[in-house]
Amino acid sequence: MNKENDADPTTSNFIREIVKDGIATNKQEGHICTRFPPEPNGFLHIGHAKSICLNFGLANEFGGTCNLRFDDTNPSKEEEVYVQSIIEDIKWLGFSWAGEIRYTSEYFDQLYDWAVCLIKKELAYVDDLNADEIREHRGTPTQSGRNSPFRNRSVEENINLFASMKNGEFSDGAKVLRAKIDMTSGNLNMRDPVLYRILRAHHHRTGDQWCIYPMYDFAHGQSDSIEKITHSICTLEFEDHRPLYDWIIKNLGIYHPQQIEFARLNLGYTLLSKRKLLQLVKEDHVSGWDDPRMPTISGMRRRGYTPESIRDFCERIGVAKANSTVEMALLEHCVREDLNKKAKRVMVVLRPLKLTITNYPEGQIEELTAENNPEDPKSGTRKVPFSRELYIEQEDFMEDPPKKFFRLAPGKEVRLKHAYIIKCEEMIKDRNGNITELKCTYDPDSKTGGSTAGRKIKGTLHWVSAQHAKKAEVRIYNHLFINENPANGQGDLTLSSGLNKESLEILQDCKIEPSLLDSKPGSRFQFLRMGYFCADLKDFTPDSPVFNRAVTLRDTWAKIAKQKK
RNA sequence: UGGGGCGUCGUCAAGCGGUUAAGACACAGGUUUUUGAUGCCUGCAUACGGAGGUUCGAAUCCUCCCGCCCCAGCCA
Repeated sequence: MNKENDADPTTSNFIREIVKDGIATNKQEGHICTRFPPEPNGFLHIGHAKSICLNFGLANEFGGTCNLRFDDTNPSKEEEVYVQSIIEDIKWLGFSWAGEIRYTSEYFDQLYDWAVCLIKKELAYVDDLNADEIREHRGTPTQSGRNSPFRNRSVEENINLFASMKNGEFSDGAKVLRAKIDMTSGNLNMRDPVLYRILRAHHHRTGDQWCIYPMYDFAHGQSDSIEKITHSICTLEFEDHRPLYDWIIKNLGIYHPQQIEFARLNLGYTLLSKRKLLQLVKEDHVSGWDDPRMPTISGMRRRGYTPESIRDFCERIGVAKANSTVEMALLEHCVREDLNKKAKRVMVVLRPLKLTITNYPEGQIEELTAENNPEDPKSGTRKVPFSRELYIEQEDFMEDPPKKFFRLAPGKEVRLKHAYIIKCEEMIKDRNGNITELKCTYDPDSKTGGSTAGRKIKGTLHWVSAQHAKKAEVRIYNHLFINENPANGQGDLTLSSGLNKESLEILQDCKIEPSLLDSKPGSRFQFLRMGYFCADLKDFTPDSPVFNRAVTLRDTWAKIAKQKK
């Protein structure tokens, strides 16, 4: 259709259109207010990031506001630590909310009054049926339900009973408050849904003040209404709840926000369900919610992903109503694209192989100039020590190389990055036939600026001077699950069996440039030719440096080599 | 068999009765390169789940069919 401003990198989505239309028709006096309403029962993951970017992004885009509200109506699952982690993650992603943080629990008094209001309108009643009986009375999708025998209690009796529930006169589960709607509705949510339950659990904010708690359906819409939310954006599974959301708001006669549903994110090779992520943590399949293999915001942060790359990803995946699974490759692309522009290049040998340049003077040390980032001229250069004995990557040498192997092999030449062209003259093996050392010669004129510097050599290797190298631990991360769609396979029982046993490889004897000891935890680098890495936020110290691999570089050679096999 | 949704390239996803059916990722080829990285160039849906219909004209409207997802918590 009409080509929009070419400068606009964002593609249209249906929610943005709804918001635009609303503003164009002055529906909410031109103002937009969204909210991000997590339940504090776990850490945020990349799926939440999609929702965060949507809600905060829309508000920013249209000059509106976005609230942060903790949906804390079920004290049995919620904890303060989760509240803190969620706050940290949203901030880290780069968003800020309007005013104070909201809590649904702050509205408990108002919610109680509204429940009484429904009772007075004969639209709610106290039911003595227990959970099993209520389920039985509910019917099935194809069979309508039956009215509870307690459905026609008087207003006065209901008010008294509800007050008694609140006052702790009944045991947990003994009674509930239900909406009086329609037990024959095709929508199960409209068959007299439970509004309040009795629950004696310590609430992380209200303590033991309450022993009855509102259900999600009796709290969310009103909370939106109180906060004058214009667009209440949630995921598809709440579509069935919208008639109830609207029913409650309408019968209370209060401000009516618009609920809009979109498809939640699915990501290849991982799971995005708080329940299952909690299981991974509890069963020690990972080190915690912030394990770098976890699809959590905190895991990705620790892995070395940037907030910019996550926001970019969320913009690129779009927003729609079709269930879909986004390829991990897209997320990795976003990370690489961002880090390519920002990450300082350094040389680190992950799996060292000793290399001696036999014609290089013993004891001589050169400080070679290395660019910090070819993508960013302003990043400058640094000095890298070069000497007679070096380490190179084991995989950069082959005794019997295949065609098009542009690396080191007997008699072959290669360029050492920022340094000289060398030729492999001899290899030394131990008793078992393992290669332990390479003896090479170098071309003294081939250094940058030298007379033979322009010689075309196919391969360029990274290296570290042996006497200057420091030791580091590097953690190599791979997909947490073997299958691209782990959710496809059954339930909890197979959760652990679907785990990728090679999702973590720890390399203890990596050789790093000395300058890397000054790294700040969380700082990110490109280890030349190896990938993007991040100084671990928890475990990195100058005495025992630890780096995490965020993502590999694209590796055309690995593809070719794989095809040859 | 009830209610609510969804089906456009390998994966996401624009498209809103007239477009050569965007774009991105992935993939393939070429090129630059002291990172087999990056960059740059090229290719990649005669076709929109299927069948009918309306129309001068349909991915867009209508009908029927097929497939997939969600709902029977005193979870959110």
